[in-house]
Order: sequence, then C-alpha cells, then structure tokens
Amino acid sequence: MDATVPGGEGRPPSMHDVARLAGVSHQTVSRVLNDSPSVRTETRERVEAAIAELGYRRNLAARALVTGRSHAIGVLGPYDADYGPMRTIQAVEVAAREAGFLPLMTTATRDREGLQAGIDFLLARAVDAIVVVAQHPIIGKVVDEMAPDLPVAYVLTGKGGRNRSIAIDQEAGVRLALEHLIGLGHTRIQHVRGPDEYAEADLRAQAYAEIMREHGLEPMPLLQGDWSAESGYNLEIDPEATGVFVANDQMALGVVKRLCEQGRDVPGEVSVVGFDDLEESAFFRPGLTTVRQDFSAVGQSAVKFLAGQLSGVRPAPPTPLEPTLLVRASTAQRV
Amino acid sequence: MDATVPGGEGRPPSMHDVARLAGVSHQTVSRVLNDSPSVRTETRERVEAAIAELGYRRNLAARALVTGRSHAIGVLGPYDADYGPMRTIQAVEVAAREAGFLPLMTTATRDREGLQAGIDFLLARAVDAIVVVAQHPIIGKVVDEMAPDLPVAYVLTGKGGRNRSIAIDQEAGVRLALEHLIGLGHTRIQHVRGPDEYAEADLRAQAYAEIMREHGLEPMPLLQGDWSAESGYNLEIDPEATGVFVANDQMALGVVKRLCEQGRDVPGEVSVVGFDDLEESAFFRPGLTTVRQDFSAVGQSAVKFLAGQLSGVRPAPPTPLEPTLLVRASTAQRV
DNA sequence: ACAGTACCTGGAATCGTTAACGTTCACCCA
DNA sequence: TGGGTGAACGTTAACGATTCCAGGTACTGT
Repeated sequence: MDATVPGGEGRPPSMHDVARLAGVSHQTVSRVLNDSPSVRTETRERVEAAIAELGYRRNLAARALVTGRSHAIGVLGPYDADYGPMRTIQAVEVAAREAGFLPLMTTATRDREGLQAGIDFLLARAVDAIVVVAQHPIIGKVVDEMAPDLPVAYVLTGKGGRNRSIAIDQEAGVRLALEHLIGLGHTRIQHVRGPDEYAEADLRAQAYAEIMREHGLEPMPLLQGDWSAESGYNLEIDPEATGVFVANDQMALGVVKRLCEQGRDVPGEVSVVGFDDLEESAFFRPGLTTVRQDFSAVGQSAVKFLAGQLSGVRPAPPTPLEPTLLVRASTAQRV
Repeated sequence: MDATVPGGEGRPPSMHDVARLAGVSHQTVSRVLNDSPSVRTETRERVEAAIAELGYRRNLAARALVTGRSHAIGVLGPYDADYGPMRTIQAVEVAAREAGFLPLMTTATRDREGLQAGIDFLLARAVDAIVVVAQHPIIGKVVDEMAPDLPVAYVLTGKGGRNRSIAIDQEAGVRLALEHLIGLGHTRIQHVRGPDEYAEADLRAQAYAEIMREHGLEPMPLLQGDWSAESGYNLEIDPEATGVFVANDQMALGVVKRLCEQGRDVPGEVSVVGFDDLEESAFFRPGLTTVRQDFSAVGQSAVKFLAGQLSGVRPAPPTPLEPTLLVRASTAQRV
C-alpha cells in the first residue's frame, strides 16, 4: 500500500526529515534506531511509521564516521583457496552477517608482501576485526605489526596452539581415517599429503606418521600433491600399499583414477580414504570414504569469539571441533 | 626502516595531522590523495613523505559521507548457488576489486521477499551499482521499484534480451554438446534439465528441443534434476537413449554412476555430455565431456559495463560470450 | 505539595573528508 | 607600470549521524 519509494526527490531522507514528519526531535529518532529503552511505545511507533513512509535508511558512513566503528569484519583467505578454506570462508561470511556484521573478504598470497597488501585492504576499510583463514604462521607476525590492537581470530591454521585460533581437530580426523583402514586389516598404508606451505597438510602428514607408529605400523614414504585432482593423478602409489590416505577428496579422485587405469581395483585391491567430503564425493566411482569437517561451526565459532571481544568480554575460544568419518565404497576389508 | 606504526597513539592520524607535518593545508593533502594536477611536485613529495611517516590512511567513511559515493558494487547471487553462479560471483568480485571497487556480496532466495531483503541489504550499504547473478526475471521489477536510478547489470539470466544483461550464449553451448553427439552418430538423445526457477535451465532445455528438431531429430521426454549429483543419480534414463545431454556436470556425475550401476557402459553404450567443466570433471571415470564457460570474462564484462555507467558513458554491453567444448572419454562413436 | 522518575526537546560539538570558492604570487605583455 | 592570467594553495562550509548537555513536561507516590 504505502510507497517504498515516495518519488524521485533530490536526495535521500535524513534523520531530520524523519523527525519532522514524526513530530519529534532527531535525538528521539536516533534512540529508536539504536533501540534505546527510554522511548515510549507510542512514540516509537510514530517514528517507525515515518521511517517506513519516507523509506528512510540510516547513513552508515555518517554513523561509522562518528562512532569510529564500521561494523565490518575482515576475512582474509588464501589466494588459491581450495575446497576446505573456501567453505570456511563462506561459513565465516554467513556467520558474520547473521551476527549483524558486514563481512569483507579478500585474498592474499602467502608471502609477506601479499599478506601486507591483503591486511592493508581490510584496514583501509576500517574493519573492526579480522578473521584469518588458513594462512601461513608468518601471518601472525604481520598482523601484529600492522594492527596490534585489532581483534583477530585464526581459523584452521593449526591445532589451536595459540589462544586466538579456532581449528578443526586435524589429528582426530586423521585418526578416524587411519583407524578405519587399520580396522579393515590394512597395514601398508601410504599417505598423499598437500603442499608444503599449508598448515593443514603438515598437520595431517605429521598425524599420519604418529598414528601409524602408535599402532606399530611403519609409515610409508610420503607422496605430495598440490590439492588438485590432477596432482593426485600424476602420483605413483607404492605397489605394496593396500591402503591410501589422501589429504583431500580432489587428490583422492585423481589417485583412484590412476590406480584403476593401472589395473588396480578400488576397493578390491586398494582402499582409498579422502578428506573434506565434497558435495560430489558420494557419487564418485566408487563412492569415496572420507572425513567430514563442520565448517559452519568453525565460522560461527570465530565470529562469536570476535563479537565477544568487540563487546568487551574475552571469551576463551572453544575447544577444537570433532570431524566425522563417512564410510563409502572406496574402502573394503583387506583380502 | 621507517615505522609502519609509529606507536600506539589514541586514534589514527587524519589529514590534518599529515598537513601539519608537511606544512601545508589539509586541502592540499586531499589534492595529493586524489592526484589533482595542480600540486607542485616538490609539495606532493613532501606530503607523500608525511603520509608514509604517519602511516596515514584516508578514512573512507568520511569520504563516502561527503561525496555520496561508496565505491562499492553490490553482487546479488542466488541463495543456493551452485557451481556456475558461484564461479560467476567470484569472477565479478575479482573484477570489481581490480577496477578499484569494493565488492559486497549477498545472497537472496528467489521469492519477492528474499529479493527485497537482499537488495535492501545492499542499499543500506549505499552501493553505487548492483550486479545480479543468475536470478529469476522477477528481480528486474523488484530492483526497478526499489532503486530506479541505480546502475544494474544482470548476468547469466538469459540470452541477453535486455540491454542491461551480460550472458554466456547458452544456445551456442547446447549446440556444441548436441552436435558433438549427433556427429558421433547418436539420434536418441535425452536431456536432463535443471530446476524450473532457473533461467539457464529453461534456456538449455529450450535450445535442446530446437536444435534436435533442426537436425530432424525428435526431442525425447525431459528429465529434471536440481543441479545436484544426487538428483542425477535418482533419474531413470530412457533405455532407448544412446546419448544424454545433462545441464551441469554434477548431475552428469550422478547420471553416469547410475547408468553404470544398471550395467550400461559409459561411453560404450551411452555417451554423456555435461555442462560447466568443474575442476574435477576431467578426473571423473570416465573423464567427462563437457561445455566450458568463461566466467571471468563475464565478470569483467559486467563490471566494465557498470564502471562505464558510473563515469557517465553508457557503453553497449558486449555480445554474448562463446563457450567451448571439451571432448573427453564419456562420449564415443555410436556402435 | 513536593520529590522522584520517565520521556522528550533543542542545541552544540564532533568525526574526517571533499567541493566551492577565495586568495596569493609569479609571470607575461602592452 | 598596470592589468590580466593561471597555477598553487588556503578557508570555509557542508555531509548525516552520534553524543553530551541543560533543560522541560507530565505522571507517580508519599
């Protein structure tokens, strides 16, 4: 019924226009907008009606200017984000928006200059806090240099050593994968790890060696890919291996294809476990057994942590989140 | 050598601080920042030195307040973005940033209320323009109602009928896929389309029927999925079909899996063509023949269109972009 | 009748930047 | 020498919201 756009005036309505129409002072309008308790219901309604009639929108630039707060949270991700980080970034974005913040995402290469440029971008936008997703340890120093007083949360970059980081428990994930294979009777299990510069790749490779030894098994020589399916396809799996634990699903896809082309049946002769659980992984041939991580929980956790800091409290970051194992057709009892 | 952060003062330096240090007026600093020609080189250098020494950053909120421009471009995508739109959104984001804009992304459901909420979000952030990615035709009306004067570009929502839309030529893509199958001797070709509410799904289905008839072939009954691999897996391909053209790669993955489980060899008995070219598609088993679209070209094109409008000119949007066919192992000569 | 409280007014200062408009000064030409 | 010109720079007034302040009214309870 009432017009959202009353007509093409010169410039958008301001608080004073609303105040005039509602017959109150601009101060009262401000109180309504920031829902202060000391406004009578009737007055509040009159103001809200005026706001609706004029199609008034508060000018966030003016607000930010005077309060010194942008209500924006910066999200810094890796330049070459693959599935895990990408999902995490998305999750942080959603969580930030739900918490009433404006998420500003940007990406940066892993070198010092790239990181500085990325943070610079966010700082120029006057973000109130930063979430760093899946970056190299060096990022910590860079951030502390450039913005020593800004609240920061690190996501997925380790097992949660620093008290400002939120992480999925990588070791637990690796344990699920390996103990599944071991339970199926496999003893010669090879690991395909991700690239050197990635903390997750390091953690998973390290956990692989530890857990193998823990079970009295000898770790096999490491293979390394770059997270892509192609890099997995180009790898030569040890002929002795009957189990392969691959650090992500894309590389696992490539590994499986290559194995099959070499005449080694999956899961008949070799069992393969991935990591991440892509949307499509269940429909690979065979369906891929993999480890699922709850990215959205991580995102929410990070935003909650920062929101808490911004409102003065300093909550302890929650304990690492537990991944789960999805058993599908790419793994079978050792024959 | 010089400190990026000179020390933890109360609040960040302003133009006046820079001006004082450089011995000029704040206006001159402003001119240097906006590189106006009427500043002597020597003065400019002095100002720049002061900026560097203080680690000064211009306050974008203040700038936006006085100019009425945020230098932000809103990107409105579908709530349930699948691969194509997601890549497009990303491409727009990158292009916007490269062009010096701040991309603000948000998603919206396809109903009127969802769209209004999405646009409202962007309008509240005072975006200078909007890119709409892959949305229902109704969006055009909603945008025109809510922001009649805002420059808008529509991406991927049609074959470019409106003069404000940038699209990949869907018909050309479908033609590549179908003529490839026809060239291999297939005549009974079925189409798996996407959901009703998607313009791309409609366009591809329509093109399928037209091109089939154009070649004297009878279109087969349409099958419909929801873009997911699972929905493809749940479909029953006509036993008579020897070729299947699927509207995206995920569904194709499901279709192939199902066919194989039914004992119908791909590509021995049935050839399958997808659409989109996921990173992983080459490593499916068999490698998927598919149609690739150049998303980043679309993104750049959209941003260029809007940037032009914002600086006064009104450039004609470029002609639809041509997709390409990638022939892999999922298609073969009809036996 | 008086204090106390809840709600509201109206004005002024503030945030940091830009736009419009002045001013200064050097230089050139008649 | 006087006046015109243009480059280089300074002054002032916005922009729209928030915050602080000193009230003012009207209702409440004692």
